[in-house]
Amino acid sequence: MDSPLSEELSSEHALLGFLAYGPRHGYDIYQELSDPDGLWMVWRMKQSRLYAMLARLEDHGLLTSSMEPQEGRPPRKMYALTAAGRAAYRAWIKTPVEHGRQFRLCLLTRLFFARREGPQAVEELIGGQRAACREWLCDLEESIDTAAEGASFKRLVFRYRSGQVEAMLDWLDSCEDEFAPAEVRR
Amino acid sequence: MDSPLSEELSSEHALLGFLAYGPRHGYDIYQELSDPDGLWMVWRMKQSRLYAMLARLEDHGLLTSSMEPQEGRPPRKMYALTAAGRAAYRAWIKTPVEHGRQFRLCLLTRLFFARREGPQAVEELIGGQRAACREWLCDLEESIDTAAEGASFKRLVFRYRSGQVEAMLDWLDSCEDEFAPAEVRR
DNA sequence: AGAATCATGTAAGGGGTTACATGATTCG
DNA sequence: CGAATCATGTAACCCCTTACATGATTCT
Repeated sequence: MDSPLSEELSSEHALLGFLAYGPRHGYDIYQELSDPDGLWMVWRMKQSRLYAMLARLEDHGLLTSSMEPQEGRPPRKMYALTAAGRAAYRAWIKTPVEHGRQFRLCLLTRLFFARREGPQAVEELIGGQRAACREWLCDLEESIDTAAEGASFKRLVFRYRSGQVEAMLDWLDSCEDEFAPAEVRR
Repeated sequence: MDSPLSEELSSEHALLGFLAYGPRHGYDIYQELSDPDGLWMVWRMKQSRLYAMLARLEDHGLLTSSMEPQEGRPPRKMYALTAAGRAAYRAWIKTPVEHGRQFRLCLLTRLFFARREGPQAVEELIGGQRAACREWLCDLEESIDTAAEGASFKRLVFRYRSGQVEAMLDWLDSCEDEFAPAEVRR
């Protein structure tokens, strides 16, 4: 009941995005989730896992559920965002990820939903993330400079990371261009 | 007893590298592992986890152990590679990782130990990994081309991945240069 | 008639993290 | 005298994966 939602990945919060435009039931969400051109590209799970996550989100007060009986079909458990759930979603969608290793899963998921919220949400997310990435890059370059001569493995690792972060920044730029192609930028 | 070692990460195999030059005990290995300029850069764990992994490797027949009593100190449990362990290590150190997400942890760990084995091992590892990365990149570029016009999220994801893989390739090149600076390359 | 779809889950188990246990010795 | 070092683990817990359970309906 009181187990905290994972701060690190906050992958649960992504599910809130599926409920942002109205109540849905688990099976329905799973249909959309498993679209091979959609979120499935970066986030795969079993159906049972989805049901477990929804139950967990309800435990944490971010969702409410109600059973909706049907004729000749199993009843549907409809989930809807609570006020807390909506607030959590809005905070989640604009928060940049804190570590490079979260980028692939977390940031791409955020972007998936931000695109639905409109260009402004995308802009905000990408802008925030770019700032975070620039900071990582500065820290990394400083680390490379201050690393002892002897610590060659350390330098190797830092160079690897900074290369990855640079690629992230390039990608963020290209994403933004795709969303605001008319506007002339910097 | 018969739980398989994780094929995916094979992080256990990395521990074999610590035993490649003679028997060691867990505490001793942990000292080296927790050097902040060494493997600790990419692979952190609690001491208890290390002991558990060593025990697992022994269960799988890759290590043998013997107790070595000391005066005034707790006895040491010395681990040594078995023939199977040595073979597994030799295979592990030259095998490229299969997915980009394994690169950060698995490949950097392999490189850490390959450097100790000498320039030839490094060359072999990097060469193999570069071939794998090039293949990923080809597949990704083909995926981008064949993706439907409408699947813009899909394209976004593929472009992200190809950017990351390109950065990996650049990094592999720079690593190789560092190891064979004299030789003129292609 | 058999397979797929609709719609929910439970149960078992693996792997990892965190916290705790032990108990002597040496260092400050 | 208290803290850190030496040297090993065990126990509890959490998250995730995999497999299985159910049972009507519609499609082939």
